[in-house]
Amino acid sequence: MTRTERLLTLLQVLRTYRHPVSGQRLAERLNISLRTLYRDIATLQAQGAEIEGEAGIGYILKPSFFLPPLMFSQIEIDALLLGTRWVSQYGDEPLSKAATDALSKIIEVLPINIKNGMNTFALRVGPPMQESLTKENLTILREAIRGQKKIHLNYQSQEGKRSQRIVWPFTIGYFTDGRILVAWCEKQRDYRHFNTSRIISAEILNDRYPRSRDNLFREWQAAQLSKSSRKLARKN
Amino acid sequence: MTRTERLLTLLQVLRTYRHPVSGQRLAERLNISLRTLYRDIATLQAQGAEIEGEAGIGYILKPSFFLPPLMFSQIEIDALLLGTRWVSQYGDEPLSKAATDALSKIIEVLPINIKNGMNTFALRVGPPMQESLTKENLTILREAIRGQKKIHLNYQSQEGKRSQRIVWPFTIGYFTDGRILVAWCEKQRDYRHFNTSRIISAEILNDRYPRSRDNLFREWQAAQLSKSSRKLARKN
DNA sequence: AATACTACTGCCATTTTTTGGCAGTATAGC
DNA sequence: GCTATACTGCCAAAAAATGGCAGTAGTATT
Repeated sequence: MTRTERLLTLLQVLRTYRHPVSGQRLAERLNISLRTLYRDIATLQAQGAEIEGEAGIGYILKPSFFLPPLMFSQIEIDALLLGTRWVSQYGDEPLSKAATDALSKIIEVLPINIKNGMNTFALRVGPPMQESLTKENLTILREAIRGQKKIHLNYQSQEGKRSQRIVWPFTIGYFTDGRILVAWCEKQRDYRHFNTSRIISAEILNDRYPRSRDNLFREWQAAQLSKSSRKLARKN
Repeated sequence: MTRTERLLTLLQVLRTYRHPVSGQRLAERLNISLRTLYRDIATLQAQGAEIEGEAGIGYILKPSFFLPPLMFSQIEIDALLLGTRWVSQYGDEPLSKAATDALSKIIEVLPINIKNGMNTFALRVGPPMQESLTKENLTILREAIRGQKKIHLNYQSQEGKRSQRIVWPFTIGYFTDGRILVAWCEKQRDYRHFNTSRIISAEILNDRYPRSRDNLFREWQAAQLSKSSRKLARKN
């Protein structure tokens, strides 16, 4: 294994630990000496990896991702850039900022002749959409989804009726003119879509919901599909 | 310079050549022996770089991009993925395919715990938009833009009037419900927007247009800005 | 057909980089 | 104070990378 390859492996290994892990253990898993491991860690940190090491504790990696070298064709780069620009225009604030950051990271390393191929753009039409919540709220939803936590939702329906419920959020849908939170509703015992602009408040509960997010997502998707096929059947 | 660094440099150098370049020259530019250069080329090819070497000719790199290792935070990855999904839904066919390809390249290398954070999606609302042209046509436009070539445009206006003109294309705008080609029109001596669904045919001419694409882009952008500020002024 | 130029490979001695071990310092938690 | 751990400097040993050379083969030019 080349040193370069091993460095990427080290990150992968680090990522599998949720709690601090000692350099000794890491060195054993990689079949290298402790001395070499310390050197490797230093190299990764120099390259921008957010590895935290504390004497007496061990190492822990901040949740971030080290994208290994990848080949993209010109048009694939175009697609990545256009997509990221779209998110920076239409995403909620924290996501939009993240898109801008990612974009500048990529553009920074683009050679000039590829940069010249950047011939697409996504423009916002009309005013930015309004969130009823403070700008942090979609972040709350994202956090809940990531941690598979239940949330207590205070919601106002399209007809203006207010309701309180506990739901299991698992995905957010982005559209040009709005965003929806998709979740399993404990009250209705079914999947429900919530327009994020009508969410009055959301509070993360300590309870993890009992099913996996992926699982819910797939079941919901399947249900959507069968719904639209029933619609088609009625039409014919 | 580490070997790893040098490999990236080699790609950068290769990219600066439009015509085949001999290994000898490359070796000189990198201050390495010819023997080592051959080894480096082999390594890059093994990693997926599309470098073509022919005896008696030299090396030429297919227009593609080698993204060096980059750190992204969780939310930045979310933004990249959501954007790419959006393009795969709303882009024209070749671009959409490129987005899908780029997406799978990225997902392939994502570690499981980051993959789990993929909690966003972009859904198409309504049927895919229609291109009047064959699916290759946006590719033609992209090619022309990339090469800064004039094109002969056969266009039908919103009111149904047909026209023929020579334009200097420099960017394509993507919207949820349509795409526009932005170009300088030789006939009108001004910038014009063309809805791609009403382009009847487009033909790349051999003439390069005399100004740089970036230049046109910036001038057009500035004009757009002053236009919208005039609009605002009239409103007030 | 001859020539020049080039890609590409195998071999091997030399050079450079990487590695592992050891000794030592510093800090956190108990 | 004790233990576990991060982290550094030094150096010899091991491994990887390098450069030179000789040779094969393909392409373009004359």
